[in-house]
Amino acid sequence: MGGRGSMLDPAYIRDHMEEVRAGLRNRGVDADKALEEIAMLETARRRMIPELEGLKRQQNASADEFAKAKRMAKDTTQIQEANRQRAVQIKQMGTQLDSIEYQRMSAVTNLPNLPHASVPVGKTSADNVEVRRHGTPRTFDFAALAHWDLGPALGIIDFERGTRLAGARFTVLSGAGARLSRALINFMLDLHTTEHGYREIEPPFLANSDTLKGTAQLPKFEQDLFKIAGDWDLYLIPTAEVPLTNLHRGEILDGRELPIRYTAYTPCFRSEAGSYGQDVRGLIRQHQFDKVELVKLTTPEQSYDELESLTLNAEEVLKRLELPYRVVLLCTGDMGFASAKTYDLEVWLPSQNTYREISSCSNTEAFQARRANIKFRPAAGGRTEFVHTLNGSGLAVGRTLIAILENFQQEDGSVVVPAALRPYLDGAEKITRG
RNA sequence: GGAGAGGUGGCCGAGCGGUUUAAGGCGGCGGUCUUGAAAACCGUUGUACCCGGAAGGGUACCAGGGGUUCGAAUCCCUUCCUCUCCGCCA
Repeated sequence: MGGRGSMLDPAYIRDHMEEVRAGLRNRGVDADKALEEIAMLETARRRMIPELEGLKRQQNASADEFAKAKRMAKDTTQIQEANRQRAVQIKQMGTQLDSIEYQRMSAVTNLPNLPHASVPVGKTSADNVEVRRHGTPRTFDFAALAHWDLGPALGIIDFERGTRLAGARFTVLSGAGARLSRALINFMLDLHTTEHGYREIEPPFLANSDTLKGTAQLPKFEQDLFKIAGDWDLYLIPTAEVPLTNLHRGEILDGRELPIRYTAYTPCFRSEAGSYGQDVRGLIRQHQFDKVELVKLTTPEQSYDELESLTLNAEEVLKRLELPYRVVLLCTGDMGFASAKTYDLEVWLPSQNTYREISSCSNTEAFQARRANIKFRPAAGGRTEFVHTLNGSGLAVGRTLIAILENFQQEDGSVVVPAALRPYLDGAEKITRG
């Protein structure tokens, strides 16, 4: 399992029923019924297609005959009547086939990706596996503040006015807070574009439903998105992964161009439906947040190497900002819908005395590529194949900002700026109230 | 928002009811010629699905969807997109 690249292809499901069933069970999905239905529909489809195409073939031949007969001024009423009847039959059978195709596709669309063989089997985040740590959490010889106290005290985070403007889970950054956020965005983009080989993109911050389907936010997770009101087929993007991965939707890429690496800064918008009561304080969970995203399109052969390097690219941001973090390999039960394998980066937050997610790096293999129809022509020649798509945060800007505030706070309430960031802040070494 | 013109293969561009299996050109690939290259000439050229061990065969695709017809790239309806002019606008 995993790595074979043809996951959740209906034909693959039919031919590898047990493997697919086991993979989904490991994810905590009981898909027995759905898989049987898919296999049945697949069989019905293959029975019907040759029959329908045979009729179409006859119809085409008959139309030629009609033209010839007409030219020779022969009687055509017989041909005409036969064709008329066949046309009705073709139409009926076509409608039937369309319905089967539709059922088959929607059944497949509702199944999550299969986990890669290297993913630990488990149910919750408790079953995730720590892969490595970097840096040592600092010990404070004073009472360290949480960012939701520190930020307002410095006058750089304003929760009340954010609520006034837009409601709960919206926040205003002000003065050095806004500047710090912008500095982080520039720092991250510069690192990824100049040292890691990513091409910078500025995409639309709204996306249509085809785009959201391409990366599998739709049709299953519409409740997580903000939809534009009125007669618009548009949603606010929940992550730049959506536009970046869909840049090549419907294309056949030249295998020699792979891997393609994109990075983008965008705001991200999430309704956070169903998360009430979680992280209600502070900047951790917002309806709008900034993120620098990394996306790669690769061949199936190289995608797992590229996942490792993408994860390292994201880690490099934390290293340079001198923030302690760890890398966690998510278990089967904790992974996102589209992912075959995910590493989370978790940064140390003193206020919570724990590591908190700041990046999530995933290989979706061909799962999104199949939906978005992104293929490539192998450099060695041969048939086109689906690319593998990868994405990761590099990093979530708001969470990085609060990690800096909390980890670099001083007893007098000021915050030391990590050296790597100072060039982006006119050399400032400290953030103080003012 | 008002008025008009368009969307054809990787690109340009013909075709406006039936020998069009979508002309022709460019590009790409292969070959001839050449010391090598260019030019010239010849050949070739997409995607998906179905049948088949293969060779090969079939069906669909001229922006998307629907309709008229024995037969649609071509006619009709509709949606989307692009362009031009006017209005508005960062």
